[in-house]
Amino acid sequence: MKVLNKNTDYAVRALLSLAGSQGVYMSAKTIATEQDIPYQFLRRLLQELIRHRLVVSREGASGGFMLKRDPDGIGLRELIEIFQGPVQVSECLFRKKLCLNRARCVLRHQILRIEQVVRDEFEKITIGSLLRDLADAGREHGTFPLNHSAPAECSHH
Amino acid sequence: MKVLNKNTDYAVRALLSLAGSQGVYMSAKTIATEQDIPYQFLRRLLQELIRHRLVVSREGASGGFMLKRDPDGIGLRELIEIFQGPVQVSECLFRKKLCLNRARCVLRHQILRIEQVVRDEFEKITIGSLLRDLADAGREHGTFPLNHSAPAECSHH
DNA sequence: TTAATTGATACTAAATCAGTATCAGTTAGG
DNA sequence: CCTAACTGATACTGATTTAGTATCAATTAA
Ligand code: FES
Ligand code: FES
Repeated sequence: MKVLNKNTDYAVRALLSLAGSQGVYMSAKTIATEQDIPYQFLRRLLQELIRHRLVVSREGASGGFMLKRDPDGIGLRELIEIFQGPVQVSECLFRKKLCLNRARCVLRHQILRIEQVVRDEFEKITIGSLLRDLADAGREHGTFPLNHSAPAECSHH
Repeated sequence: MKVLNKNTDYAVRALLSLAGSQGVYMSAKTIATEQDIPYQFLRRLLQELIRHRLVVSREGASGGFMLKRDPDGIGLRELIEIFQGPVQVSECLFRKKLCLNRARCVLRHQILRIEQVVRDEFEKITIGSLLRDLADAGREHGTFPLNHSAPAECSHH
């Protein structure tokens, strides 16, 4: 069960780049290089973020993208909902044969409760909090946050 | 973001049928009819459940399947892990360019923490608890649990 | 004028999901 | 001992989703 797909994954990283250099327009190319995201893929994501008013853009030469909202107000939940649809445990676990009354269904209540817990947890992780964590980690290691020459690849979990 | 796929969905319902008639062997055909699950699909799921020692089977005429473990010990988490792989938020949200030190990675800690919360929540929902909920709902409405002639379809969320 | 950039789509390959089909082996019951 | 009702195992199919690519038009700074 993988929770985050590439869309959300890349969107988070792109937003971290944008949040890391607020006030200036950053081109898709720069972000793609910085975060190692496929360029055309990223461009589609950025359009989606514009549609949802998280970022603004400027066209033409030396144009680019800029974060519009407060990084602390952008939670992982919102991003998941934009790129993967609403957090939903199951369409309906117990249809016809089992479910006796939708309105009073105990099972449905359990499912809805767990959906709420999951949503709340994702809500807590914001672009702002991630950025601060990165900065802390960077200070600890004597490097700048979003440093381009970072050590060894991480492949794990 | 849909959390449960058809495998898990059907497996839960099949296990509810088995838990509802413990001590006797129940054929795949009976379960399929009772829970409205595609027959051949269900047979594959049951084989998987046997491999994981949740149920046992008897071959031949009047053979079938029987629950082997305590329904209260079978959590949604275990079923998700059997049919959808380990609960995992993201392969790795912040590779090379961003992640400075895997072992001390703050971001990784956040991700691991949320994974734990999700796992715990699913752990709490067991076949036993669901069965009791169904029984309660049934009593409230004056029908038996797992009653075959249940009212209207439920399609929602 | 032109090179760099965004806006908007259309396209593709691979993986996953949901479901079907087939055949061999086992067993209860007549 | 036959046979119908089962499980065991596996191969196949079509639809959808995922991840990534390609293209072309419009905009703008230099
Ligand atoms: S599970 Fe959907 S109404 Fe009961
Ligand atoms: S996110 Fe994987 S090591 Fe930092």
